[in-house]
Amino acid sequence: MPGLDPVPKSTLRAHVAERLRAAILAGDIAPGAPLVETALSERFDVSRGPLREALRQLIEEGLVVTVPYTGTHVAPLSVDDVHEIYSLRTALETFAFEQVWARRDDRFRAELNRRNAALIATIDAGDDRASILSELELHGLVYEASGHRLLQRAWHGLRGRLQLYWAAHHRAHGRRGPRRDSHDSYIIAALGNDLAVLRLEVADHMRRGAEQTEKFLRAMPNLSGESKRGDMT
Amino acid sequence: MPGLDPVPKSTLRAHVAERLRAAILAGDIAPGAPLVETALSERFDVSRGPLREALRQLIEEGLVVTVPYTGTHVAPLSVDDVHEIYSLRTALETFAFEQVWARRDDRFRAELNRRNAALIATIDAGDDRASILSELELHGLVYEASGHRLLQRAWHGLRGRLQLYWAAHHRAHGRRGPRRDSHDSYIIAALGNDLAVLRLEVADHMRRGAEQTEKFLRAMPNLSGESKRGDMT
DNA sequence: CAATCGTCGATTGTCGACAATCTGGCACGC
DNA sequence: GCGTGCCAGATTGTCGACAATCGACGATTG
Repeated sequence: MPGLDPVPKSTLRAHVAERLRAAILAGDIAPGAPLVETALSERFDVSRGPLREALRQLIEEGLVVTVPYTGTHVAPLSVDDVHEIYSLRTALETFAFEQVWARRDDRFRAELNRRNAALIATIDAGDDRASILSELELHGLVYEASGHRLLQRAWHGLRGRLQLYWAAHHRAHGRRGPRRDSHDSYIIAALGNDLAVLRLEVADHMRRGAEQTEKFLRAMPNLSGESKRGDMT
Repeated sequence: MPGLDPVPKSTLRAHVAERLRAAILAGDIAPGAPLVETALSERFDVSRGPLREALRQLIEEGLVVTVPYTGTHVAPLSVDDVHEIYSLRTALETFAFEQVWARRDDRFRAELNRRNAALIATIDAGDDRASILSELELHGLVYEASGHRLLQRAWHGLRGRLQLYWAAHHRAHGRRGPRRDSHDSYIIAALGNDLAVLRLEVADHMRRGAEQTEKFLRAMPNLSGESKRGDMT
């Protein structure tokens, strides 16, 4: 009997964290908006105990910020963050590709093509929301295939923030624009044999992504949604 | 007026997390040992609420593992982990050096020399415990000087595990061995102007560190095995 | 004697109430 | 008018008690 984790063990903390994260990433709660524990506990019909633990988890994921005895807010958007996200992601994803390379796992290529096809399908269908998830799954595969657990942890630490910005971009501008070509070349490089070329492809892919997101962010009126009071960084 | 964090705001959760982390890293609680909430809450004289939140934080830091309704333990040691830690650290620290390079912050070099001197002093003095902290501070400076907050977060996610293994090594073998030379060359490369050389230096430094730690780990009788009593009374 | 099932202790999960702290506004004195 | 101190509301921090779940031990039965 091969090792399997069949049981969907359930804790309120996990459920609340999941739903709250989904709400934030979907934009139902805007970046910078306050998160009041009592209100949330009533909204989710749980006590503040599990709710607070769920908040702690989202804090560690970088989706929520808090100040002791003062308040908790959804993480605000910032132009500097975008640059940091994409630059660090370049380093991580390049490293991930190198790891995959070293393992020479062929199942990786088939699954990569599968997810890339799924991504292109959602893009062609104009389903921007789904294409965001598809793109995250496509890139996530590289980290999964690396077999590097700590690397995957680091990626998870970035993914939330990245999704936060993509979602905001989606809400502000609708479609994020045509990205078929960039992904096609990405795949070609991954399937090729030249690691140096792949490195350049990754860097170029990230550079364009960062430029696009930064441009959109700068065009936004009030970035971090600081309506009333000074910042909380 | 430069930004400063004046008030050392105190919460029980923060205190407990700090002390518990220190206890784990110092080896007062062995890797794999159980962490019972009721016992810890009595030990620290706090209720289980703040204690649980502190545990959540240590879980996110990778120092503690837990399974719902069953139990919580100090993270066990594993040979695979060492390889992952050092390989990911190579990627992160190389990236950090490149960031520092791009900023051309000269204060960095002075402080780098200062901390390197401090490290060598502790090594020469034979104070192994202090040299571990000194080495972490030396490498930590690279991340600080990068001015890259997300990179620092990623580093913090690695640092705990790394310190855990170094501390175990220290307890098992006493001195970790002479490392003056490696750090001298590290500094020389950092102060030089050839980034390519620096990259190789970083990779070499990490390779040797990983080899040393892995060797020591393999020599250990029972890696993550539970010592009979995770005694903490 | 082996396998199965129920029970029990241990541990974590959850809850509601109370205390500590911060923010903002207002009255007061200069 | 301006600064100061204080008060009230809101929000988070903390606590103790109760419920849910798990793992192991032992009784039971074939």
